[in-house]
Parts: sequence; structure tokens; C-alpha cells
Amino acid sequence: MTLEQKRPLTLRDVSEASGVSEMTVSRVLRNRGDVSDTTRARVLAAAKELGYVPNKIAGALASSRVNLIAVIIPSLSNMVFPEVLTGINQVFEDTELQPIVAVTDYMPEKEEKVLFEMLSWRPSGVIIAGLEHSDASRAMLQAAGIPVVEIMDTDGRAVDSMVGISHRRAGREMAQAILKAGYRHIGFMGTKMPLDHRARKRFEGFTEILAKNGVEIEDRAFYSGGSALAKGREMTQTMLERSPDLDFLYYSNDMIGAGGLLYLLDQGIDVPGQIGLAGFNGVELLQGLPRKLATMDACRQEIGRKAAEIIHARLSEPPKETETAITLTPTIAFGDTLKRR
Amino acid sequence: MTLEQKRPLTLRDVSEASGVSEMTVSRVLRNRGDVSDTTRARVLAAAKELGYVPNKIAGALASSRVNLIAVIIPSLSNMVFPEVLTGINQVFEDTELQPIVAVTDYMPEKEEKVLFEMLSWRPSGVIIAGLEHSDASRAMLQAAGIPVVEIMDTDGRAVDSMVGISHRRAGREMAQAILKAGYRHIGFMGTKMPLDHRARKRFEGFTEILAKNGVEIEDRAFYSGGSALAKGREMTQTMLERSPDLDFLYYSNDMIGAGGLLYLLDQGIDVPGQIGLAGFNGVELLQGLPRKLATMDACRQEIGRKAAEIIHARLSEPPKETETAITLTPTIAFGDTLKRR
DNA sequence: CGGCATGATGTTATCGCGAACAAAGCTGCG
DNA sequence: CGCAGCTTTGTTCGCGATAACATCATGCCG
Repeated sequence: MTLEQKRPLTLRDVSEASGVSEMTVSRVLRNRGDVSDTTRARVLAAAKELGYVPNKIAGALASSRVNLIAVIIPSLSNMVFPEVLTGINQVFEDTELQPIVAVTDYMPEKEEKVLFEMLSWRPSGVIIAGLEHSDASRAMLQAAGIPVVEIMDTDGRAVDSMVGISHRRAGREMAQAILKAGYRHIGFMGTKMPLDHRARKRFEGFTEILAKNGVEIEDRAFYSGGSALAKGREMTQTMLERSPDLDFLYYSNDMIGAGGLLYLLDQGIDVPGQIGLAGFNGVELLQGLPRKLATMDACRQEIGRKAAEIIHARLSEPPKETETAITLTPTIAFGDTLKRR
Repeated sequence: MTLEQKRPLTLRDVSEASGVSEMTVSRVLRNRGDVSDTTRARVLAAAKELGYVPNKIAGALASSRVNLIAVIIPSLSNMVFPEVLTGINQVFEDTELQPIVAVTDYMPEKEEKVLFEMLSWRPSGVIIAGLEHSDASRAMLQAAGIPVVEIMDTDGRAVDSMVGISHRRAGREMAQAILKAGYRHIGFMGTKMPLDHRARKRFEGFTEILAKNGVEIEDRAFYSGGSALAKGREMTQTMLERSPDLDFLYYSNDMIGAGGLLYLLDQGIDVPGQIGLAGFNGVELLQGLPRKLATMDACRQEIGRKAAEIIHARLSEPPKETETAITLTPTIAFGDTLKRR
């Protein structure tokens, strides 16, 4: 910690300060190769004294090794993806890999843009949400020649490998459970989902099973933006006024479901006797509501962890073979709002 | 998009494919300098055809310009920091700056580690949560010679500049509001906060005002981990059993506050008549509860935006001077749980 | 028609580090 | 004493791009 210098420090500065070659300094700082204890100590002392921070840009260029893993997700605005990130972080924690995150806002063009941007840093791997990408994005992923894990969803073909759940199946199972519990007049509420392919797939699986059983969704509503809890409340009210005969409400996520639940309880409506409810995601945040909302865990942290593990395995020396498709199986949590027969 | 090649593409490949020098290709791809329209078109065609992705590592080394901004935050597990990130993203969206995020889990040693790690990529700026850092971290920030914005908190001295709110004042104001409303028997619930300096400061400000008015916190409880909503519920129950005379509960965040609120409503307790409640953060998520919890907005997105704007201004050419301390003033949202006289 | 500004392209020298190879010190043993 | 065989340290070159400067064509003017 000496005087301010304008010129940033380089290996050369450390090497001069400690009286050895740059190469030796480099070796010491990377714990690579044989260096005697005395010089090691001298070098470390000098580096610390100067406050030297290695330049990974130069290092990466010289060694063509980069410890960055690109993580591309659609949003940070609900807890879903932060939880996935937490899972990823947990695994990379003990490795030298470093996730770098970019957000696409569910827009394919933006996905393409940030993917290009990230690949230009030559990361060693990519974790990207979803299986639906533009042709250009897919081409870039393929051409990058690095491990790619597509996460969240396994209903489709992966570029390389994938970790997630089957949202179609999740929708189907929930439909089955609802029908089995005896509900027949079903309403659906969710986000506008032209680009949320996973919500769409759940919805498709859901209606598929209903159709097979001669049941149709009797009312539906979509929202975007705003506080999900409040939206759930409003939409539920509106829908019930419009369609008073409904006996079940299926929500595309737990937050709006919780809003609906709170509204119904306020109104003194018997849940799940008169109306049953279910959401999706299993957000832990919501444990603690007056009644537990029926839901289905999306295995978010687990997905993050598994994806990170695949990347790590594929990059280890020698590279380990890994599964190319991991489908986790979420189970229904019936909670208190989906009565079982 | 031709055959798979093992060797990654370089400028040279594009230059050969288009029959011009590497330099010209570089100019085209960066929109820099004069290039004739015909060669520009040829080069772009070749680049696209090959699927060339520039190597920013090499570019950064050569130009010593890096478009990365290091963002260092303690956690992703509640909505606070994701919202800050959203604010940051909004601003950087229209610039060429790219945030890269790292998480410290509220651990100073880890902060030091990730800071070192990030600085080794020679980012052009740093946004880091909090004003409390190890000496080493502070030294690194200082020596990096780049704009540094410390966010969330303005009770203290910044290395360079800061954007946030005064948590001490937030605590004080809430205490004043509570006293003014006539409550005198106050309980506190929060996270264990040895390392959450902001929660600590709020608490200090809070007790300071109480003390000045001859009031003491009559009961307190701390938690860590688990679902905040459920914890709020449990803790509130426990505390009220232990201290039935309390007439106000101050929670260190909205989630546990909401848990407490739901519990009290369940019990048929009159809120805010018999017991008043307040939280902290103004999480939008919670709009939609049966009663609106009194809270105080922490200006999270705004903080992110302002911080990003400072960085952007400082890096513009020519650099703009910016304020070195921006203190946002959160206002109390009384909601339905803090009755006003 | 020469001269010179202007536009379009090419050349050369880095940037800071690490890989690969080269050289120098040290040890022990015949 | 000399040399093999190690450990420790140093040298050279190149990673893939950009800055700065050099060069070559073109056109316009007096």
C-alpha cells in the first residue's frame, strides 16, 4: 500500500519489487510449479505490499482459459430465478468457476443480444433458461464449443443438455388431482404468456387432461405487471363475479394464488369446500399463510445445482461424461386448498 | 454457419474470408473509422456467414477498455437485491456497460474474495452494497482507480460515492410515528444481525428515539433461515404469549411482519386497535394482504438506478462530475396497521 | 496538370500474462 | 571430482485484438 500510482500494477512491478522474474511471480500467484519457500514468501510479501491484483484478461488471453460461466435468465422480478442462481452459486462456490448473469426480460431478441455479448467473453460454459431460442441463438450455442445446459424445462430438444421438470406433465398432474378431488368447474388465471413457454406448457398439459375427461376451462384471465398478490385478489374477485359457479381456481403461480386465497378467506368463502385452489412453484415464502395453498414445487434450487454440477463435471480434467437430460419430478403439495377424496 | 471447426474463429478468419486486412474487419465490427460501404458489407457478410463472435478478452487487453461493472451484493434470497439489480439493469440497458454480479452472503471475508476476483477482470466501475468493508477491501476499492458507488446505506463514510437511505433515520422516524400514535409497549422482531449493518442501524435509530421518550423495547426476538412469513407467524405467537401486554410490534422486514399480521388476524386480535404493526422495505409483493402493513419504502430500484447513473456519468467522455452522496428519503406508509391520532 | 486534402486501407508494435522450453543451481553417489 | 537427475528460475513467443501511424488511391482546385 504505497503511494497512488496512475499506471496499474503488472507482474513486472511485483517482479522488480521482489527481485525475481515475472514468470516466477506468476507461478507463485497461481500456486503452479515448483517455487522455493523463500522466494514464494518474498513474492507474496511484495504483491501484498503493492496491492497487486492479477489481470485475468491478460491471463485468460495467454492461457485461453476462462473461469466464467454465462448464466442467462429471463427475469429477476420474482423469486424463481434468484433461487436458481442460489443453487448455481452453491455449487460454484467450491470451484474456481464464476457465474456471470444476464437477464433477457423474456424477449428472444434480447436473449440473442446478451448471449452474443456473453460469448464474446469466451466463457467456459453456458446455463440458459428454456429450450426455445432463436435460430441464431441456437447456432451460437452450438458453435461455441462449450458445455451448454438449458434449464427449467425438459419438454423439448436441448442443444446440448438440459435440467428441469416437465411443465406439461406438471399441468397434467394438477389437472388429474383436481378432477380426482371432484372439482368440475374450473377457472384459470395466469400471466400473459406469449413468451413464457413454461407457463404455456403447463396450461396445455392442464387443458389436455381436462379435455380427456370432458371438462373445459370455464373462465380464464391473464395479467401482466403489478403486485402479484394484489392482482390475484382483484382477478379472483372479478372472475367470481363473472362466473359464480366455478368450484376451482388454478393459478399459474403461487403469488397470485395466495392473493386469491386471501380474498376468498376475507369473503368468508369455504376453501376448499366451496372453491378449491392451486398455484405453482412451491414458493417457500408463502408458508405461513392462514391456509396452505396447493402447489407444485418447481425444484428451483435443485435445478440450479444440477446444472452447475453438469458444467463442472464437463469442465473437469479429464472431462466427465454427464447425463444430457435430467428431469426432476415435482410432487403436488395438496396443502389445505385442494381437498382429497 | 459452415462446418464445425475446432479452432475458434478470429479476426484473421474473417479477414481472409472477406479479403481485407484484420484491421479493417475490426473497424467494421466496431463501427469505427472510415470504411467504404462495399467493404463494410462484404465484411459483415463474411462475419455472419462464419458466425464470428469477437473476442472481448483480446479486445479489452489491447484497448484497456472493459465494459464490465462489478456489482457486489450480500444476498439473492429476498426480493431486496434482485430489485436493486433490476434498477441497475434498467440504466445499463441503453449503454454498453454490463453488470456482473457476485454475492457475499453477508460475509466480509467472502466480500473480500469476490471483490478481488472481480477486480482482476479490470471492470470499469464497482457498485457494492454497504459502507462496512474490511480494510483490505477498502484498500482495493481505493487502489482500483475506478468509480465506486456504495449503495443502500448512507450512514457512514464512502470510499468514493454512495447512494441509499439513512437506516438510522428510518428507524428513528418509525419510532416517532409509533410513539405519536400512542403505542408504548413495543416488541421487536428481526433477523439475527451481527453482519446486517443496515438492520442494526435501523434498530439503533429506533431504540434511540424510544429511549429519548423514556420507552424501552419490552421484548425482542431474532431468527435466521426458514420462510420469513412462517417465522413471523411463529415468533409473533411466541412473543405475545410471553409478553401479552405489548401493543406494538416492529419487524425488521415486511415478510415477517406480514406473517405476524396474518397470525393476529387469525386470532381475531384487533389490528391496529389492540396491537399495531410495522415492517420495513415496502415490498410490493405484499400489496394485497387483508390489511396493509405499515412500512417504509427502501427505494430499492431507485437506488440501483441512481448508482448506475453515477457510474455511467463518471465513465462518459468527458467524465461528468457527480454527487458523492445521494440520500433518498423513504416515507412511512402507514397502511392499516399503524393508526394515526 | 501538379499539389494536397480527404477517404480508405494496411503495417507495426503493443497490451499483460502463461506455455513451453532452456538454463542454472543443487544433491548425491561412484 | 564429475556428472546424472532433480529442483528452481529464466527466456522466448504468442494469445487476439486495437492504437497509432503509414500508405495508397481519389478527386478537386487553381
